Amino acid sequence: MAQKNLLKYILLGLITEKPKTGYDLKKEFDTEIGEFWSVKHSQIYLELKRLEKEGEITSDTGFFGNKVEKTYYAITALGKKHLDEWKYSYDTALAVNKDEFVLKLYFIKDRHDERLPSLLKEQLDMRQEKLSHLEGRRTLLFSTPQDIEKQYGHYLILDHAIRRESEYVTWLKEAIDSLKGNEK
Amino acid sequence: MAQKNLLKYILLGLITEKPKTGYDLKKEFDTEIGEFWSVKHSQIYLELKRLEKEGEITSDTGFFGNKVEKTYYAITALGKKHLDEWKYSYDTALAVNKDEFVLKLYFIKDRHDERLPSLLKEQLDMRQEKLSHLEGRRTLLFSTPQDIEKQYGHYLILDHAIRRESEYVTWLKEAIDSLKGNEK
DNA sequence: CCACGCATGTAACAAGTTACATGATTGA
DNA sequence: TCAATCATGTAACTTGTTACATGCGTGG
Repeated sequence: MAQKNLLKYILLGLITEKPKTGYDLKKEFDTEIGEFWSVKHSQIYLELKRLEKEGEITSDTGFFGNKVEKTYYAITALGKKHLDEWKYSYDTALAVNKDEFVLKLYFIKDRHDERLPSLLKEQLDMRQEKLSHLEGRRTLLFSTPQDIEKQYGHYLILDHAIRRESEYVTWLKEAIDSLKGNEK
Repeated sequence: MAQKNLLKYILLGLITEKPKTGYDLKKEFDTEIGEFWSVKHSQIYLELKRLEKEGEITSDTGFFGNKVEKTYYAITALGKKHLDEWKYSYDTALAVNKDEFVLKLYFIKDRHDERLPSLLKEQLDMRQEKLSHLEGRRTLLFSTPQDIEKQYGHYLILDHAIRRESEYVTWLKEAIDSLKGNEK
């Protein structure tokens, strides 16, 4: 996805709350946001330098009570403006949901392929594990209506991730069932 | 997604059935396969040249009864071997489902944001349209059990795409409903 | 003292997009 | 005749991955 540079807006969005280091930002991709975007730390540090050069963020390097030098990045007025423009922009087209597993299935034309059940089963295990993990997070983070109220966007995307994985699990289970007794 | 080069396997998979031109391959991304991978024609032609150089495919250029010169690509034994290895390989990790719309929501912290309903509504319209289109294709392509039997992998991924979009639609509808009467 | 996590970066490369470019055919 | 579709490609660029690199702090 060249050109659109969503990482820019994600980083701006994440430091809006409070200034953060590259490492802080990297860690954010380990939880909810990681369900909908991924990036390597090398790319984050590169992008932060660029954003600073372009005046979207400012940096503050020093030893903040610690022994280790850190660089905190904060959003500027320009950065806020661009973030807002993105947040409220309308998409005209739906992006593609790339999925390697589904593509593999597409090329297994034969319903009676003996390796098909184990491929489905392995994917099911991974998806179920992920689903459990996400449900655990919802319980942890959103146990009261006030929690939901305070972080509504966050709640919505976690809820969406859970539904998405539930759908995946249901689909796989039905596919596995539909093969039972059909093993040629 | 550098390095993994899924396009290679998709192209190999698509020409396994019969030899195809770059243009034929490009068109395949307009239907089901486009739900799970996208690519520009420039990339396809580049990849085809590379695959030929690496002995995965062979090419045949000429005027096949037409006035226009075309190049047909066919898979080699080596290509078949690599395609098979990929088809039956197990994934160890789940790839990230990148989704710009969901990320936007994440950064709209305020449930009472007046621009939130229209953003949700616009997305809902697009997703509903897509869902209708996919359901139309299922009706068209898989009206009988024999159709499903003949192209089982194809059926599975179309079914999955439909369920995925249904989930998206349900999620958006519920989110919109949950905002009703809450407009601060 | 050693492994692991914290913290930051560079370099080489691969993958994918955008724009440019050309020319033929087909149907309205 | 004019637009759309067929058909193929190159060049410049951006995004993202992989690998390499360094050094400190903390807990077992």
